[in-house]
Amino acid sequence: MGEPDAPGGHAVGPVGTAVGQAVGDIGAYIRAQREHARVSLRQLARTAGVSNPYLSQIERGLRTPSAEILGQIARALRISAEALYVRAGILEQRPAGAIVDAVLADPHLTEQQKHALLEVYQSFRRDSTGADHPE
Amino acid sequence: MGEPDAPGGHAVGPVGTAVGQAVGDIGAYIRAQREHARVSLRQLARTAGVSNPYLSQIERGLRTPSAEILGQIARALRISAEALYVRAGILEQRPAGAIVDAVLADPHLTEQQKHALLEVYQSFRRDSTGADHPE
DNA sequence: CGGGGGCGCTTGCTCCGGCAAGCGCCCAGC
DNA sequence: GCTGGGCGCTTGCCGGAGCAAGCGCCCCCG
Repeated sequence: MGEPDAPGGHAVGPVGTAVGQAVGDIGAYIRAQREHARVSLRQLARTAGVSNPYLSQIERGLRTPSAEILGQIARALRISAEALYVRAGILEQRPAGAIVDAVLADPHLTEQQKHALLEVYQSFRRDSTGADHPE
Repeated sequence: MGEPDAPGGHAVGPVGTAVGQAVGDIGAYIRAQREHARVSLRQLARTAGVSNPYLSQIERGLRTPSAEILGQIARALRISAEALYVRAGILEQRPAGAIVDAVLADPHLTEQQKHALLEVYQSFRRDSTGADHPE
């Protein structure tokens, strides 16, 4: 796999000891979250529905878990799957927009409709810069 | 691991029998998007960086592509990766009012702008048949 | 007419994600 | 002491994701 863009790279996690942003660190990040939650490896493996040796290998960076596994781990850890996906490099980090996020992820809209909606939204934001900040 | 149906809980799908053949569904969706973009299978495979036989199998539901492959396909099709992930069941569908909530909560928009945005959104949803794509 | 280049699909292979079994370690209770 | 049950880790295997090679088809151009 190549370079994950590693955009800007703010510290996404609530855990202060969060390490760098390399993909291999997804394991370290998971381990940090697990320890922060005071849960044993076997216990997390059980609630996440993965085998304990596999989770061990994931945490030490010996295996690259699939998105499905990441989702199960995220749920067991009570953290958002998006956060893990971003760390795994399969989702771009977009700090800018709750609205943008929601629109893009909505399966009810066609791609053209999404773009149209965001176009309108952006134009609103563009000329209403003083809306909340009176000069 | 069974149903990606998970924590959202409800049967969210606008697509008839939503749960179940997530694989075939996403394949059909990709093929629909590709044909809508008037691109040949080999051509999309080339720009997406996957082999053409593999893309063929994905579209016919014979293979389950990884998130990384899905991301490459999304990029090549110029659609959002989130949409594909949601369809693939690795990202949860947002609750129905996610867009509405996000718009209403945005401090950068005036009330009129919010109303206008939601108007457009509702009109899109009104006549959209979901993933349909005439033409 | 031949042949070169597009299309989509089938086949067979490699490689690795993911698991079951089992290791050594430590601590509580009989 | 020894057993039972927790911990994290190593090993060996299996299924499937993903690709290279090659098939038959159609169209275009010399």
